[in-house]
Amino acid sequence: MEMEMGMGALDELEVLAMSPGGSAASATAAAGSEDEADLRRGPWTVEEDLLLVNYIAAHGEGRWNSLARSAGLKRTGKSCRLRWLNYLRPDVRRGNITASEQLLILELHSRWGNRWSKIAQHLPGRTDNEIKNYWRTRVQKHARQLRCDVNSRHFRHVVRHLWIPRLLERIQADAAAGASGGQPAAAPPVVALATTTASGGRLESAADNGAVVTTSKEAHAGGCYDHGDYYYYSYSEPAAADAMSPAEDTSSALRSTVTDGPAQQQHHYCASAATPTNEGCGVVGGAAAGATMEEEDVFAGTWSELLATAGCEDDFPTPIEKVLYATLVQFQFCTFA
DNA sequence: AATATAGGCAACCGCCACAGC
DNA sequence: GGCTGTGGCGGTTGCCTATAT
Repeated sequence: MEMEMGMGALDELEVLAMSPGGSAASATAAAGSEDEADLRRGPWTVEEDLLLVNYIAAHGEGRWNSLARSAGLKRTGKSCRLRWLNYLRPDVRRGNITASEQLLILELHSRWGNRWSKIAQHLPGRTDNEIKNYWRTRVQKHARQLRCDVNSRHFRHVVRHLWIPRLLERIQADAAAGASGGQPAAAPPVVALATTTASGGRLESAADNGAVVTTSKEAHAGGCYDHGDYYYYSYSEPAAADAMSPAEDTSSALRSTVTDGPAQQQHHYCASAATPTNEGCGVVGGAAAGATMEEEDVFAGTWSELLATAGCEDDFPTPIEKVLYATLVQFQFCTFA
């Protein structure tokens, strides 16, 4: 809000007056009743924001229709409520969704589905609209890139074995940066992730804001990258310019590799993008584990439940998954009622 | 430099539940 | 019990901007 307020009310009003949306709205409204003709739609102006904020500061919120009239706003009560809740409320957090928040969203969505408002209750300052937009623009984008549904086993597999580990790396990095005098990690609070072999995790693409997908040449080749202490995750993805043929696409396997640093213990999964029903073909924990992904039900329950019950093999849960579980437990402790 | 395309996000819409009359 | 107003929620739309061609 503060930023919006500072960007020049007159300029914005001028822009609005010139905007097609504004003129279209007024033209449309002119055909309706007199009341409807008075109602404004489209983007809010700084003046309107000020009217709403000042009125709520003086009289409180609620009874939105009468509030809109009393405040002198030519808006519906619904519109006022939405503007207040999603934008003007003082405790609304703006800016990028942090890795911690992404992790929490993934977990809570696996638990509750599209219950955005319920999920938002556990992300202080975040609105249901913001979380919904995040899910639709980021999460579903990756699902589309993988050519699968967000609710499919395939995608859940990717989330568990690619996305969540990367988020954990990022959380670690943020925590480390905070501990070393950098900016402290933003709320919600994050447990210090000290017990992991993934210390100093490095992302393959630093510019990739928490995204699962990497499209580097290395990633395109797929497979395992062993760079000392670092973890690398990737899956092969046809670059947009490649214009792969269907035959080539068939060989476009989804791969992820986790290399446990010095121990050189590999957890290598692959799932064919072209065969959605063949959910996994990897070996878990090397030959000794002997448990294939088909045997493991990773597709029911929440992520935390899955990880909590995955400890039947010697190396399950993997160190990084243990950290995930600890993080989720910590989140629940901090933010769950 | 101009145009096309994709992504992000604010806002709107339709539906539902609930309370008060 | 029916009607109306209100609030809440999830889905969708459309605009603006960034990026690609």
